[in-house]
Amino acid sequence: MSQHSGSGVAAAQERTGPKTERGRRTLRRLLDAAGEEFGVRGYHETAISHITQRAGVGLGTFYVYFKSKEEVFKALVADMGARTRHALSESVKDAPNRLEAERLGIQAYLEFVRMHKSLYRVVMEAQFVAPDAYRAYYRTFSDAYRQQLSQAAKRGEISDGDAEVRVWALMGASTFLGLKYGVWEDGADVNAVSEAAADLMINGLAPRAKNGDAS
Amino acid sequence: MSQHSGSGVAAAQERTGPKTERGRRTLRRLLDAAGEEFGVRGYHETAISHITQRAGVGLGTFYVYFKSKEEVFKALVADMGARTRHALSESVKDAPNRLEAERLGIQAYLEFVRMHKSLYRVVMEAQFVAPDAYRAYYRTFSDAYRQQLSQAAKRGEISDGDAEVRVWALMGASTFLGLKYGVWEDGADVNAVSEAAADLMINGLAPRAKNGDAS
DNA sequence: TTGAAACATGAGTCAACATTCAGGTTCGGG
DNA sequence: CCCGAACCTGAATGTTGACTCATGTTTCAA
Repeated sequence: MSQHSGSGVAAAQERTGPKTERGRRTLRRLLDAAGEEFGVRGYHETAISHITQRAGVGLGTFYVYFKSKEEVFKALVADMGARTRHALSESVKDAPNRLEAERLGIQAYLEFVRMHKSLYRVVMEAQFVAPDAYRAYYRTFSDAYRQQLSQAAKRGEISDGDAEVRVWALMGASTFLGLKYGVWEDGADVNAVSEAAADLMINGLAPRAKNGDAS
Repeated sequence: MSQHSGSGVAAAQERTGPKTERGRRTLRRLLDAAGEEFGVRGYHETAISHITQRAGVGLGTFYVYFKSKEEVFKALVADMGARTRHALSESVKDAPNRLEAERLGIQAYLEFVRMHKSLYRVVMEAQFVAPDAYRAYYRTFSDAYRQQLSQAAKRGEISDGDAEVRVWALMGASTFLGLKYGVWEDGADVNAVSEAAADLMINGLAPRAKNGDAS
């Protein structure tokens, strides 16, 4: 893969990134500004001039760093993907088993979304603005996830089942919960939501075997 | 709800729909053409002239039936919502219990998506083009769904749990599966996918109790 | 100190629509 | 046959905004 200077963003400029410190600072400002603007106004409502104004640079400067409007957008999607994967693998890294990992993962995901609302929107809009970037985002994600599930099944930590289908169902569930409770209702109790969600993912809807048992 | 003439689409024209047969035919042509165009090129890439050309009418005619580009789009989203709800309630109407209803529902949903790829895309893009219509779509949907789950829980057909969270998780799962296997991989075996998905939703990831278990 | 590479700038170009409008055409009841 | 309502039309208007470019300014190594 490409080197990711600073925070993992692939720069533009044909081949090489900025050479000087000033250049790197300007690139970062543009990227941050673009993320903000795209995040709140959406791709089509965002003008390059909005981005450069927010970044505090001249309009022409944008094209010193990016070939086109679409290019920044793609860079942002890729960046978000890397960050999300990083946050999740961190949160899950010392889970004792897969079921616990699921529980931790969904919770970390909701928190992450809430902390990055605008970039989250960018990813979702990519489906229409940059379909390739969107599919790449989920492909990368699902490849790793599927791997995890398959191995867990082999270890007997989860039941057998089509890992691919499960991965997409689980990603979909998380995505919608992120939208509803992370973006739309950002006052909701993330803990309670992720508990309920994890319970569904782990135990399903089926009634528990009746027993005198309980916690 | 509002009267839905013909196929459930809310017409434009300030207050009343077309008065003559010719008018109704033209409206329907425009609606169909718009659905097609928006579905394959997306909202922003679709020009009104594309729609009118596909419909075989003059450019100005569009504005006889719709106040704006956004208005057709919203009409389409609403129409798709009504159709989806109808298809699902049909498919589920004589399920013996909720778990079976879930199984049938997910399958019917995948089939429906595959039969209406373009309108499906319209709904998803509504998130950015007409957020209100999008939220309305899912609110209507989730209200009914939540109701179903709550009652089923009361009847003991499913376990207890936060119905709202479950509904959003389940809608998310279905949506993503629809995207992956209904739109992207339209050659996939819908039956196998929906079986695997239903199994996950019903039984979760947890390993099944060993046979001859205690209970 | 100096020259050239790197970086910055914003007025101007240009194509792409959404929407309007003034003037037809068709239809149906009287 | 006649008239008004309903319907149809596409050229013209006006706006918007991505992208270019000719001309600076800054940086830094030699």
